[in-house]
Formats: sequence, C-alpha cells, structure tokens
Amino acid sequence: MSNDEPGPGHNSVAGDQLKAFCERIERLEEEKRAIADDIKDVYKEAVGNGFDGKVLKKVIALRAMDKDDRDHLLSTTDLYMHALGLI
Amino acid sequence: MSNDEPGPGHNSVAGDQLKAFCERIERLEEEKRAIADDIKDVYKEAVGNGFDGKVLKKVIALRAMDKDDRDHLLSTTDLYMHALGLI
Amino acid sequence: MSNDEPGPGHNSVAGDQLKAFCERIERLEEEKRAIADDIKDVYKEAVGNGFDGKVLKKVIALRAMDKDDRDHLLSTTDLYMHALGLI
Amino acid sequence: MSNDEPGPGHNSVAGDQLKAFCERIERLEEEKRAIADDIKDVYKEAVGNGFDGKVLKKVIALRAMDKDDRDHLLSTTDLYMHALGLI
DNA sequence: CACTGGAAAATGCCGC
DNA sequence: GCGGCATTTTCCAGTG
Repeated sequence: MSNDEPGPGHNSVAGDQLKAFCERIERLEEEKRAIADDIKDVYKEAVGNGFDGKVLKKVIALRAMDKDDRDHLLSTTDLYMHALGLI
Repeated sequence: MSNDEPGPGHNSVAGDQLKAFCERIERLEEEKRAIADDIKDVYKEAVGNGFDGKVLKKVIALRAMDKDDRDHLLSTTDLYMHALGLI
Repeated sequence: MSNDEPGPGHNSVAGDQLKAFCERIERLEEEKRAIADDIKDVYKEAVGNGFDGKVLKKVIALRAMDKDDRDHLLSTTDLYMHALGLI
Repeated sequence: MSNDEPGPGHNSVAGDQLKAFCERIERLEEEKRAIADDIKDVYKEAVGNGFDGKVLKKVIALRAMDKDDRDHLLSTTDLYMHALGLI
C-alpha cells in the first residue's frame, strides 16, 4: 500500500468518495423510478375510465408545445395527409 | 350531452376529467424531470472530482444486480473476451 | 481441450465458433447501418425540397397503419384536442 | 385552384413528390427491418449453440471500440469494482 | 452550425 | 392478455 496510515484499507479515501457518489445517485434513481411508476398508474387509471392511453400521451405532448409550433404541426400534417389521400 | 345546464360547453364532464388526468401527469413529469436534473448534477460533481462518468454509470448498474447474476456476467464476459483475444 | 493438436490455444473450437458469430453479426450490423444512413439521406433530400421532416415521418407512420386503426386514432385525437381547447 | 390544367387534382406535383419520398423511405425501412430480423436470427442461433446472448452483445460492442478506449474502459471498471467491493 | 454522443421516450417482444 | 424488459428511435446538449 502506498501509505502507512492505519485505516480501513487501500485507497480508502477515493473508495469512500466513490461509494458516496454511487449511493447519492442510487437514491435519486429510486425516487425517479417511483415517480415513473406513479405516472404509469395515472395512465392506467385514465384507461380504466375509458380514455385511450396512446392518444392521451399524444395530446399531453401537444399541450407542452407552444401554440405556434402546435398549429404549424397540425396544419402541415393535415396538408400531407390530404396530399397522400389518407384523409 | 347528459344534462341541460348551461355551461362551458359540450361534454364538459368528460372534458374536465380528461383535463384533470393531463394535469396530474404533467405535474408528475415535472417532478421526474427535476430529479433527472439532480442526477445529472451528481454525475457532473463526480466527474469534477476526477471520476469517469461512463464507468461510474456502469458500476452502478452492476451494483443493482444481484450477486449471482453479476458474478456470472463478469466471468462469462471475461471468458468470451479471452476467446476473442480482446484481453 | 478436446484434441492434442498443436494450435493457437485452448478452447479453439468454441473460440472459433464465437468469433464466427461475432463476424456474422458485425457484417449484418454494418449493412443495417448503411441502410439507416440511406434513410437519413432521403429525409435530408426531402427537407431540402421544402418538406417538413418531422411531419413526413409522422405521415409515414400513419401510412403503415391499417385504415381502421388510423381513422380511430385520428378521430380520437381530434376529440381530445377539442375537449382540451387545443383546436 | 391556381391553374386550369386538367389533371389528377390539386397540387399534384408536390403531392407526387411527397408520395415518392414516402415510398423510397418505406422501401428502405423494409430492407432495414429484414436485416434486423437476420441479426435476431443469428443471435438466436448463437444462443441455441450455448452462448449467452447478452454477453455476446457486450463483447461485440467491445470489439467495435479501438484498443486504447477498450483497455481504459476495462481497467477503470476493474478499479472501481474493487473500490466498491464488487469483485 | 452541423455533428456526434448520450439520455429519455416509445415501441415491440417475450415470458408468465 | 398483460406487465416487464429490451430494443429502437427521438431528442438534446456539448463540441469542433
């Protein structure tokens, strides 16, 4: 070992620091996972109430956009669908 | 529509329910995003302290596995790498 | 090892087989990557001709669906957007 | 309509161009899908011959890296795993 | 400002 | 048939 200190073991400082980082990240990831599960539950509840989960997700994405972007997206999509005879 | 009340519009009940689901999901997604940002910050801090972020992520994934799976994975990987002359 | 021949090393049979599998997969992945690049190029060409790449991708997905699914998706989306005042 | 020509319909030029782009992309995507299926088949064959598919995928990724990156990755991972007592 | 790499989301697949 | 997992795809940030 590269030093003479008593202590818990080799490279203990960096090792402890590494472990601390791992634990902080793991804790946060656990929280994130819990929220992701909550989101899934809400989708399930919505589906259970007769809503279409896939469409629900789409409209939430549309709500997140600013109005101009959303209007452009919708009108261009419409235009292309007509040109292709999809509508 | 199922009632005769004056009101904000047709299908207001289902519309309100839909809006409520959207808002619950949006709120949770906001929380999730905040935690994801925290995770990124911790990674940055670790990198700032000299750790390799990519490797850190890998070892966190290994820590999440149960011991048997991890040992099997590591030893099999080693075996294949030797067979291929990668090591 | 299962024979007495001099040779490149231990476990050469399994090692050769492993290497062969790797090479077959790598070859196919290379082909796949080349086609993915071609697809990107076509999108770029379309954008260069004034089309909106994102919308183009959306309508291609719609074309891939069968008519009933597509009609249901479009009408439900419309319904939800109206209910939310997005349209 | 902005012209008086007989013809298949409004905006037929852009519409035809759009359709042509769609068809080119769809054709390429079909090819890509076929190759992806081939890759899956090879993995299945490898697994049928006793190899571990997940590990196989990992070593293929390692083979794709250049030697210096790979060596650094492997040694750093080892270092961290020891520091964390995973090995 | 295009481009690469990496994170997040969406889709599809498989086992239960 | 459905939930969980893996792959794929999409998005975004960092970088040259």
